[in-house]
Amino acid sequence: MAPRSTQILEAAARLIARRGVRGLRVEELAAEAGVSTGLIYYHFKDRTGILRQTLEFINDRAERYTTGGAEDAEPLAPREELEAVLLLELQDTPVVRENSSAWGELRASAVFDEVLRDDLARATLVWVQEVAALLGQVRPTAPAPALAAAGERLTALLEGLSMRWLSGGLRIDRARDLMRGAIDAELALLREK
Amino acid sequence: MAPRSTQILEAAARLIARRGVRGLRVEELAAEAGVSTGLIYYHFKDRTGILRQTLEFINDRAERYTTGGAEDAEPLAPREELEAVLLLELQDTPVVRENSSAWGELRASAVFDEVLRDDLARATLVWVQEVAALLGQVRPTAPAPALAAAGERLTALLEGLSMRWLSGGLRIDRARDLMRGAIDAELALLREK
DNA sequence: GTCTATAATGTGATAGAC
DNA sequence: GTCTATCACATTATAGAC
Repeated sequence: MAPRSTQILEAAARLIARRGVRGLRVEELAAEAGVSTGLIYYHFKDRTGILRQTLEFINDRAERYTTGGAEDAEPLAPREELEAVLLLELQDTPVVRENSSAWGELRASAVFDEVLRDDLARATLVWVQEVAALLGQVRPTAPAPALAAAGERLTALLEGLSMRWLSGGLRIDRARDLMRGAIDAELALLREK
Repeated sequence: MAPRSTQILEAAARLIARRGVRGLRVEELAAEAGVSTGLIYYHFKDRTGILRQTLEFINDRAERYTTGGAEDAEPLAPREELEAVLLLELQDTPVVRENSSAWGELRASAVFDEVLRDDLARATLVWVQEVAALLGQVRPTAPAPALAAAGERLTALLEGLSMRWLSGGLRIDRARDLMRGAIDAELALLREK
C-alpha cells in the first residue's frame, strides 16, 4: 500500500481508539494524519471506505504482533503459549489499547452496519481457530468440536473483558486474572471429555 | 415517572436497539415517540440526558424480566435457575433483542463517554453478584472469591456472545450452547477447589 | 496526488406561542 | 406540558486549481 494511505490508516486507528467510530470526523482525521480532507476522499471514496480499510489494517497489525516476536524467544510450552496469546490483547500499552478499542468499536458498529460484518466474521474465525489449535496442543485427546467451542468462548470472553476494561469497569490486572481462570476452567472441562 | 417520559424512553430503547446510540437522532426519537423535539428537551435537558435515563430504564426493565415470572412457575433447582438466568438474555425476542442491543451499545459508548460509566458499573455489579449467588447455591463449598470470579466471567462472556450474535457472527442457538458449556466449565472448575 | 475552497445537508438545541 | 419554527453549527462530500 502507498505510504500515504498507510499514514492515514494509522491515524484512523489512533483516532477510532480515542474517539470511537461514532466520533471519527473526517476533518479531524485529516488533521491527525497531516493531510487534507480532499486527499482522504481521494484514497478512500467515503467514510465507510475509511472504516473498512481501517478494520483490515487493524487486523493485519494484530496478526503481526500476535505471530511476531516468536522467533527470538525460546518456544513456549503449549499451555504457556495459549495463555500468552490470550493475554496479549489485555495489556495497557498504547498499541494494544488502540487495537482493542478500535476492534471493540468496529464490532459494536457491525450491529447496526452490515458493511463491516463479513470482514469481522472472517477475522473472528481465524482467531477462534488459532486458539482452538492451541487448546488442542494442551489437550491432544479432546474432540475437535469441544476444542472449537472452547476457542469460541475464550475469544468471546476476551472481547467481553476487554470492553469492560476499556469502559472503566474493570482493572487490567483483574481482567488478566479472570482470563487465566477461564483458561483453567476450559481446560478442566476438556479433561473430563 | 410521568407517562409521557416513559413513552419517550420506550421509544428511545427501541430506537437505540435499531440504530444504535450513535444513530439516535433526537428528531427521529420525537417521531418514534409521537411527540415534538421540544418536549424531549423539556423532559431530558439534552441528548446525554436521554441516554442516561434510557440506560436506567433498560436496567429496570431487565431486572423486571429477570426477577419476574418466578412466582407462578415452580421453583427451579439451583443449576437450572442459574442456566435460566444466563440464557434469558440470549433469546431472539423483540424485548430481549432490544435490551441486549441497547445494553451493548451503551457499554460500547462508555468507552468514549464517561457520563454512562457509573450507572453501567453499578448495574454490572448487581448482575455479577446475582450470578455469583446462584453459583454458590450449586457449589455451596466453593470459596466466595472463586464464585465472584466465575460470576464476572460468565456475565462478561454473555456480553461477548451477545455482541457476536447481534452483529451477525453467531447464531442464537449456538450462542446458547456455548453459554451452557461455559457454565459447565465454571462448575467443573469450582468443584476442584 | 494533493490542496483549498465551498456546496449541501444533517443535527442539537432554543425561543416563544398556546 | 406541549408544539411549531428556526437558528447555529457540525459534518460529509465534491469541484476545480495546482
